[in-house]
Amino acid sequence: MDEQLQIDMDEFLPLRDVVFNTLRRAILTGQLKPGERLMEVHLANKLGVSRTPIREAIRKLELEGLVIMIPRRGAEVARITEKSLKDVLEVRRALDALSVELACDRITEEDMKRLLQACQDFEKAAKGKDASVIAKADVALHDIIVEATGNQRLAQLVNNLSEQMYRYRFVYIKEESKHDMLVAEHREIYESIASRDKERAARAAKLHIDNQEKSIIRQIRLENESRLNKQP
Amino acid sequence: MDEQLQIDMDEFLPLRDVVFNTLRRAILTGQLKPGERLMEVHLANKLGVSRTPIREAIRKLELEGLVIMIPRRGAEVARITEKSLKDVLEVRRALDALSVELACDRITEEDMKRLLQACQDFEKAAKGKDASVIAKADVALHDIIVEATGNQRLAQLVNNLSEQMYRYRFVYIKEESKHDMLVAEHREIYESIASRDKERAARAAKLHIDNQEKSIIRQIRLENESRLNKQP
DNA sequence: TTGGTGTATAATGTATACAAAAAGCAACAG
DNA sequence: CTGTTGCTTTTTGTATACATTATACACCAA
Repeated sequence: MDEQLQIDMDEFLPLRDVVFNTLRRAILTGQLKPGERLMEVHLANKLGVSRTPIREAIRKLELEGLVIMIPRRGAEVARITEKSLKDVLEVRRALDALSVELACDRITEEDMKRLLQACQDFEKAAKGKDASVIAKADVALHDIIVEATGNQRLAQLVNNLSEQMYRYRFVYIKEESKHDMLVAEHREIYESIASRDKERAARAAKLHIDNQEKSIIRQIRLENESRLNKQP
Repeated sequence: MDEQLQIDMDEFLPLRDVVFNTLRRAILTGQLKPGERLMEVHLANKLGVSRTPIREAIRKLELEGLVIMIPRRGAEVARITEKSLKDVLEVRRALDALSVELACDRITEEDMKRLLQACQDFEKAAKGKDASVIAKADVALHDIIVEATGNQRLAQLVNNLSEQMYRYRFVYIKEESKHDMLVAEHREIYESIASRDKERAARAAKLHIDNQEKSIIRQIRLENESRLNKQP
């Protein structure tokens, strides 16, 4: 944890929630690395609060699976294995398919227009080089779809699962050779929702995940290899 | 909260986890009713611990969606609406289908035997009248399937979603006229996994959920009506 | 009677104090 | 030189104290 954890005082929330969001973002962006210990007094000093809000935030991170508790030793950032990521993606594949299927049934004309706009925004972003702009456009597009399902629980779960892979988002976004493919995949999803073709939409959503999975798994293997080479 | 919350000291866990399990069970069994406030000092006295473990347990229940937090007012047991239950079931439908599909691919011969046994146990239980025995047999059967997927994340999510409906489990189990149908549905699921027929298994799992949904929604409407009649 | 205001009370939000256990380290014995 | 024992330090687990805010109830005025 070299960089400073910066607390976001903008929001007017109980400290535990501020701490929760802060730690969560730090973990998801890789600022707090897998295996790193979360020591309460240390974090408390760093964030300028007492141990109580820190502990309550850790309890929530624990249930989310972002940290694991070792009894009488404290919390550490959950290690991501290839298996755990495959598990997450397997579930996401099903839920993303469900999302587009439901969207076919329930999306409003208004949201359909927003989806088209988001698609075009993504194409524009993909032509540029700024990965974070592309990532934002990607999130915006997918958000419209899950919200169009009208199922809040589904939206919450999909968002949560997506965030588990936040650290690897840039992996497939940075492969510029794949940009055309991403654009095409999004367009296919849009087209199939527009034509209310559930089966085609589900196929497209699954393919989209499968391709991301390939990029991410490749990246993880690379990281593991270099890690193994460093400490044999 | 008329009955006594009884703490389970069997397990050797941090108090927060003991409290978490205790409160969780109380909510899921309906001992703590929707809308009921969870007051920290009260619970602390009741369970003979301080407020700290109570608060940490509530943070986890909050993330699970079993309680909702009202700022500066505290926690209350989440109210279940027809919409929220439909949302949960919609997701479960997809995840249960995924579970049986994965089970088709991955279940071992050993687990297949256990599944057959669980099926037979359920049939035996269904002949009796003890709802809690039937419920246990039902859970055991489904547990074997989700564990056979080898996907821990999926297992965790399915369990969590199932528990959201724990309070209504007895609704469809108590309808004795439906017992034969439940047995037949389980058998169909077993058969399709045995023949590794993913499509058929998915259909069977979805039908199983759909039928439960009907019973539960009917029950909720009944409860709502009687509630509305009482306080007009 | 009704509406509003003020105070008292009770609950949460946060901080801190204390206890117990684990980890690291040093010293000593073999 | 190595292994073990015991002490010290650090960290978690739990309890409690203090601050702040919301709620309820009573009282007063219109």
